[in-house]
Amino acid sequence: MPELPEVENVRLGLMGSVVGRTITRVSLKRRDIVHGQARPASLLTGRTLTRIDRLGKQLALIGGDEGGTPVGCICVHLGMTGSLRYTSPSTLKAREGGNNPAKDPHIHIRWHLSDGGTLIFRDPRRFGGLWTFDSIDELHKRRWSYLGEDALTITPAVLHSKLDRTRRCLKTALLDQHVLAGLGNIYVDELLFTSRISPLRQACELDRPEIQRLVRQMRALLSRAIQSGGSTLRDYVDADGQSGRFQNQHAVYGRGGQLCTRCDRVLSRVVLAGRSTVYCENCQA
DNA sequence: CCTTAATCCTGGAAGC
DNA sequence: TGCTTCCAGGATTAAG
Repeated sequence: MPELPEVENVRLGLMGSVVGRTITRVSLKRRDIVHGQARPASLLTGRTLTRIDRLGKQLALIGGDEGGTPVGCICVHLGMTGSLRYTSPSTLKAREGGNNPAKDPHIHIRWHLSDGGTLIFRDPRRFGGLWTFDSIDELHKRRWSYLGEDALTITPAVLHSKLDRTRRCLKTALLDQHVLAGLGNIYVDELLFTSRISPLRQACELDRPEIQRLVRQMRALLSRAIQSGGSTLRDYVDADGQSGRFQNQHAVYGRGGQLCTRCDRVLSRVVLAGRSTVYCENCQA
């Protein structure tokens, strides 16, 4: 499930492959994945992709006119199984006649680009979607302003002020994108393990040193995960179709019942906010 | 206002 | 082998 590190890798890939290209034609297969206007122009037909932004787990494809002025914007949320993939003209040509993924029922939209390549949004489980806006300002005003600060750049002071006013347990609060944007089930469990704090702690009772540790570890963890291409559990691939490698470095996620890498005791598994949660009772207090 | 629970959806794994 | 059941989970919405 794409969380911040995976989405950042998709962004980096798109920066190298689709930015600077102009969208010549859009083929929308499933109308209901688009929220807001779904006209060809709203889906950036005729626009040049000038920038790809990210806040938490969400991306923004920003279109510009011939002068480069930003004039349209599509917010993409990958949900659990969504992917954005660029295919080069040479790869498209090589596929001709062979087993073509053009019939893939999970590809919901395909953008045709000026270089002859394509960008597709594929999402089998359809928890993801597209939100169209007239401008990046509109996206910020109507959607991104409701999110907390990005997990890579949030400061201890801001995180403290957010955690301070909720009585929920720490894990549940950290999963809330209104508190901070970018963490999902994998990285919250990994973060709490490296920070040596229990997921069951009440969010508002964390002290200043603990918050500082949390933020320091969060930046380090997310940076390492980005460097490793993110985590692939089943579906995740980046814009070039490559899987991540960080799943091999998970210390707790998906390891309930196995031994703690730090103290060799059995890792506990509980369910919090309906999410499977793995932690070490000995190492995390 | 705060918190929790139900809902959406498909495919892979486990059980019989 | 083939069927059923369960599970994974982010964000939105409704309900408590």
